[in-house]
Amino acid sequence: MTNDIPQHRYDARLANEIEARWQDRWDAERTFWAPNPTGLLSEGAERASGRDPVFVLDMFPYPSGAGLHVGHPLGYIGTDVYARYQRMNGKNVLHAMGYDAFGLPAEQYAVQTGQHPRITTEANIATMRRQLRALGLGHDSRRGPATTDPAYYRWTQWIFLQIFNSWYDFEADRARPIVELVPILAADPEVGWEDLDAHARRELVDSFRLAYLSEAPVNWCPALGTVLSNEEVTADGRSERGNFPVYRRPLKQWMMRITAYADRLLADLDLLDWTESIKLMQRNWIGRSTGASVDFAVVGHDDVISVFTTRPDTLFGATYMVLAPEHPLVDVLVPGEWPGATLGEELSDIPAAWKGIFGAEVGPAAAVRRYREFAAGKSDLERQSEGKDKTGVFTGAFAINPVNDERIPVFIADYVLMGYGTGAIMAVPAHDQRDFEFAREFALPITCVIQPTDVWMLEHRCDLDPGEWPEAYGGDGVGMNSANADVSLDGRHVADAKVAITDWLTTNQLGESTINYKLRDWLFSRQRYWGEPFPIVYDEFDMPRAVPESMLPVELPEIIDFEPEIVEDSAASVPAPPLSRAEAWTTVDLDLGDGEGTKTYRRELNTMPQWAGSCWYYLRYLDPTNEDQFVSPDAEQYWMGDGPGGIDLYVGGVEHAVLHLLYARFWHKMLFDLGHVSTPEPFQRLFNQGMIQAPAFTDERGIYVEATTVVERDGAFFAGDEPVRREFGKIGKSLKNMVTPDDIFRDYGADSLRLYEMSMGPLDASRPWSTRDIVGVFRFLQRLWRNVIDEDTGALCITEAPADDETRRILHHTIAGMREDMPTMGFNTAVSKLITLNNHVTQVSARDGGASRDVIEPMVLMLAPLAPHIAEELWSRLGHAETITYEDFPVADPGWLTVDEVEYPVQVNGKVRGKVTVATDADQAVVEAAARADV
RNA sequence: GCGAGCGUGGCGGAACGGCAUACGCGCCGGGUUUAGGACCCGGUCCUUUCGGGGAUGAGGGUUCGACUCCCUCCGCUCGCACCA
Repeated sequence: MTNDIPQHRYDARLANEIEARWQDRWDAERTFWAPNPTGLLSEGAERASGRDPVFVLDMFPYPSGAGLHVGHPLGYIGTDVYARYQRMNGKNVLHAMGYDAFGLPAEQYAVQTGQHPRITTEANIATMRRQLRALGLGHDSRRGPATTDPAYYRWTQWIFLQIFNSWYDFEADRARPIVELVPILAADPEVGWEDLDAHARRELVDSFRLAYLSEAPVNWCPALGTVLSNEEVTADGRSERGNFPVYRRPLKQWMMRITAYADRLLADLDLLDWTESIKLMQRNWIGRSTGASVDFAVVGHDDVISVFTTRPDTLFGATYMVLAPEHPLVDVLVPGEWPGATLGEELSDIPAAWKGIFGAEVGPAAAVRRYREFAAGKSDLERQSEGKDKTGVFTGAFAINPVNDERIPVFIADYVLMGYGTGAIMAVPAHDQRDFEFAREFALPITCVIQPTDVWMLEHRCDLDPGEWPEAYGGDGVGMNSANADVSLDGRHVADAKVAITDWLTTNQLGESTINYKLRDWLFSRQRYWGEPFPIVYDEFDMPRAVPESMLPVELPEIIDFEPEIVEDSAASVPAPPLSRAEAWTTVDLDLGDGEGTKTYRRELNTMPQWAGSCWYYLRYLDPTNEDQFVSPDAEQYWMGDGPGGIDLYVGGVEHAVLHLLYARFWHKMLFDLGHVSTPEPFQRLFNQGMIQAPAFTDERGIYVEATTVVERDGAFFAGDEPVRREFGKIGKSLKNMVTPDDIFRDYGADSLRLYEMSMGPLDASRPWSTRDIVGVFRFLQRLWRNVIDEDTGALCITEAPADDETRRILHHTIAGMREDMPTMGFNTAVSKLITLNNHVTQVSARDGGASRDVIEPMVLMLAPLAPHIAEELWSRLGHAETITYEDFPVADPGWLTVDEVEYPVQVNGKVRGKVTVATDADQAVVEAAARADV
């Protein structure tokens, strides 16, 4: 059988054999253990001295039961290539992988099977570890905690207690321990500390904590049986997970005071090497805007309506006010009857439309109630289709515009949101498009107070009468109709007028300059089983008390039924945490060490959201086995303590642009304020890898058919004989287009998969998966193998003679190019450069009967970060005993980068008209000749 | 609606303002082979009277020279979306 595949060809079988062998050897030799300077993980520290620390981090995965598909490891391979490259440049590289293992899917699976989530979670982690190991990822296996490990969440709870026991000192602009607050409160005469009893004092102190209980309206999702953070609710009021209705209702829940950090979270983005688009998403989410608060007195009431506006300069043009339907003042303001004839002349007849959309024959209380029901009951679909159509109802109340004492009606309308600003606005229809539309709908007066530009009036074919305008004028201009006895904005430009009116408001105690944020405090509790228990108990006054650090972790109790209480789908339903079923656990006898001795306390039954564990996992990687501290200062400073952000490279999906990345920055800053970490930011350089999409196929009914059954014939696609339509989408079970790494390992080996994923395009771009294309990089590895190893005998087939000059030139250009591409994650072009070099070497080898060791060895070294197994194997067969991992990456010799001869394209009027080849040292002569030439 | 990004062969994609289409897939031809290809060699943007000419979404501009910089438009993707 001489025609069989040669015995020593690099095929899938050989690749698999090589890969398994080297993975075992890396484990046995602890190749990727990164030594800490001191402590439990300091083995090998002397070897690492003189090596700079580099911390490379992936966004750690949720251990799903489905295992990996080929889209998952894209970023992991990228970081591994980068990490291996850094090792070959003399760095001490920390690269590890943990698991974000709390969360809904494990819990739901447990519900279905009756198996404890811990069992399924551990099984899933084992599967993922196997798959990641098979990719040849060089992780330090000691440093991969799961957030569900009690030894891990003990410290999550510890960090929670740090937050609970802190307050924000706005003067110092940082968090401080709560014990430092008491003397400050006691010294403040306005507080009246001496007059407060112990209970009142504790209530006051609790109100300052960075983690606090609040009964504010929260996002309640009955279908999921839990409350959700703002970040987990979509714009149309549904749950991000499952797309179920979400209701705003007041519930007593844990909050984190992230708003205290809004400015720093915003400002410190400037310190980071992140893409502008991600920074922008965070800026938009924080939503800082400057303006003024203005207080409007209400006719016949002591209450004032406080509003936030970015346009205080238009205050004279405020002709009505609007409260959000849920605004607490509404109930107070609504009179028993419509004001009717008691109104001023121009308002003596209330237009029927003001009394609500359900007919005029009801009083204001009923009209308001009906409108509130209408607004609350709007489905997302209705909201979408209504678009910007303005609805609302008159409350029957009037406010006084403080600048001109005009009486203006107060409406409620759902275009004003309770969640932003004060939940109330002054409406300036002439200069705000939404107010303009509402005023038109309800026949409200429109007063122009900023003179539009001539161009604008020309374009809109109108003059200064806003009654004729097609839309509001929102641009710059000078003030008009804006003067009272005290202050005049007439003739002043917008910016100038803002300052003038804000000063006037401040002087008269009617308002002040204000900064407002879209960012809300972070709702931090969930009604779930599979999450971190809070280290909190409640005393006989129902007040929260911290569980002492010495009693951590507060472990999850065993229960049989994990199912969240799925309650009736309505806003009125109440959440019921699953932990309430652990009856023996819900109360506990404790001595909190506060001198009160052992008492019975009631436990907090909510659990933390999944984000909690991911807020600080990178810190635990640094010192995962430390039982005394969440991380030792030595380890923290060694790996993180350089630059404003500690982590040298953080790679993950763009879907975490706000949620995880904002929460983690927030926690890191608190830990920084409290002296537990040494950098103000965690992630110095952020890189978002793209998403791999795969073809999916639908039949005529639009149903997905298993992608593996589809064949291509003449450019069309068929499942059996039935024609199907191709689209590209997220890889997974739902589109029936799953491609697993295991399939690719079997057919090509891990090195080919790595190389393919790195070569298919820029790492930050999304691109379609194409299994067919893998053969390209596979052939490259085969050719490269063949340039070193005789396929028939398995012997080395290189020569010891020096390489020719042209080969050297190409080699050194390749080295220089690789050294540009690797640090910038330009792996696709790095691979193409290696292929180009190898193609040349293949030709030379055929011509000369073997390629020179001079070029083969650097080529294998350059391949090592990308395809480490085959590189190790060839390196070893080339006669090296040690792993290639810590060999030096080749350095280009500048002497070979300059060329002796250069081909000049000769252009005439920008068109290439010919080429000439001249000696490089004639360069100057060419330039001079060109200068002399009369073109 | 607002904001950001992107448009290059049949496909994935290369290209400091200086030879457009590197590298790979696919396809075509040839070799080796009983055969097969995950082997080897060569070819593969359009057009051509074989001298050339034309192509980077469309149109304009800057420049000796534009895929690259500027303007307008078209298309796609992503984010936010009544944020006062």
